Amino acid sequence: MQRYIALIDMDAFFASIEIRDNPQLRGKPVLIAGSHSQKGVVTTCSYEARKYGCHSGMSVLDARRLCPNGIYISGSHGKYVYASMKIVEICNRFSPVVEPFSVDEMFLDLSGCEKLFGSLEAIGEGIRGAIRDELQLPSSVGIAPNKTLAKLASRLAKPDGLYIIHPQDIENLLKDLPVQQLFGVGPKTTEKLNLLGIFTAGQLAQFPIEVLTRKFGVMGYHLRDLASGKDNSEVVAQREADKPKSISNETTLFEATNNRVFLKKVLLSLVHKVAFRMRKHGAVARTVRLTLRTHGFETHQYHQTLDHKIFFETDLYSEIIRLFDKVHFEPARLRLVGVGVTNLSFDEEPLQLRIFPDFDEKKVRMAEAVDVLKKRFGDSVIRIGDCRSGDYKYRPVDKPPLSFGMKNYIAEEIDSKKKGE
DNA sequence: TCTGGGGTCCTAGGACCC
DNA sequence: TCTGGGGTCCTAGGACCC
Repeated sequence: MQRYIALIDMDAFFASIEIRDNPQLRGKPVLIAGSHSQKGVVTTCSYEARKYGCHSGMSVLDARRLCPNGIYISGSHGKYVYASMKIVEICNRFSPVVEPFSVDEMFLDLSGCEKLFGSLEAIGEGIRGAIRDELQLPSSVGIAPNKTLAKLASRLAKPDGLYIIHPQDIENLLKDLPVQQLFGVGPKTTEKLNLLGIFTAGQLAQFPIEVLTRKFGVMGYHLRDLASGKDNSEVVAQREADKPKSISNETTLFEATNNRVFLKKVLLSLVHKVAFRMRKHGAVARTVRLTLRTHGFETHQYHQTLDHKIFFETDLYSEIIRLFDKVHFEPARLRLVGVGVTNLSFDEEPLQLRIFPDFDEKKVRMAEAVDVLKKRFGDSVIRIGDCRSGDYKYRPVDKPPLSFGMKNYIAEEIDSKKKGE
């Protein structure tokens, strides 16, 4: 049976949502930029904004130069995630195997679904119609024999269209396709291929494989398959796909600095974010990672794999600081710091980790309480307080949200949790 | 025009063990 | 005692994607 895979790709996703919710924006150049500061970048532009040469990834500064009359919006991430979940729900009506590839892209394995819905066209337009009717959002759908071709098809479908690639179309379609349009071929690889005289997928597919492997190693085979339209990778259903391989948070500083005291404070806030997200996933980590980027834009990562698993901010912070203190960057000012964890494993009940030798009942209670507070009052409500002695204590940030003492409040939260509330 | 923040996968070299 | 090869784990960096 011929396998078919669909890629649902939302058109200017974040911008389309903002336009939907504020019709006055329709027909205007709308740009979503996470931060409006000097260092912010554009995450999404409406098609009107693209006419001015704006594109995602561009700095806000440049975008403003090209499109001074554009409407710049910070956007609200929660709204986009909610819409994304609704799209997954719609996709699930058409196929049992749906893989959310990013917030605005979903792969569907359509094998066997064709009979159910009549034709591939019926499925593609069915999904697009449901997204349009129920969410008032435009989307493009690419359908092809595998994931990479589905990706290509969705690009050809844009904007607001459907494109289907059948096996007999593949060769013709790839023949004159510029190599940089292949999924996974970026600027560096394009440059190397061009130097070999390869400019199209057709040329790449015909190129002697010995030369490709000599130049690119194992990637040589991958490149040839890519250019020949071969791809056996499976659509992975949501449940497996949403277990992350790593969790990290990083931040670009307002001003590059080598003030270690300040940098440690920033690292602490990043540690909090990472630890909170780890618990949300029920993840424990064996490897911690510190990322530093210098003023000159050199990025360095420092890893430490531990002989035990960590999931508390206190433990994560000690390891990060241990790495940080080992690094000598005195002459170099830093523009970015980041904290990450990898080597993750997942536990059904992350906070019931009594199997671990260093299990500490008090820490577990503390972590539970902190999560309760964060869910209720937001991420920045509470932080680790004094870290110098190694005896960590939580301390509310700014003033406590309630009139009575934080200690009592935490105790009360734990009690109510125990009662099963 | 000096370049965000979240990820994934791959590679090369070193340490270590058998 | 010296040497070699294979396997595995870890670290650092690179390329790419949204």
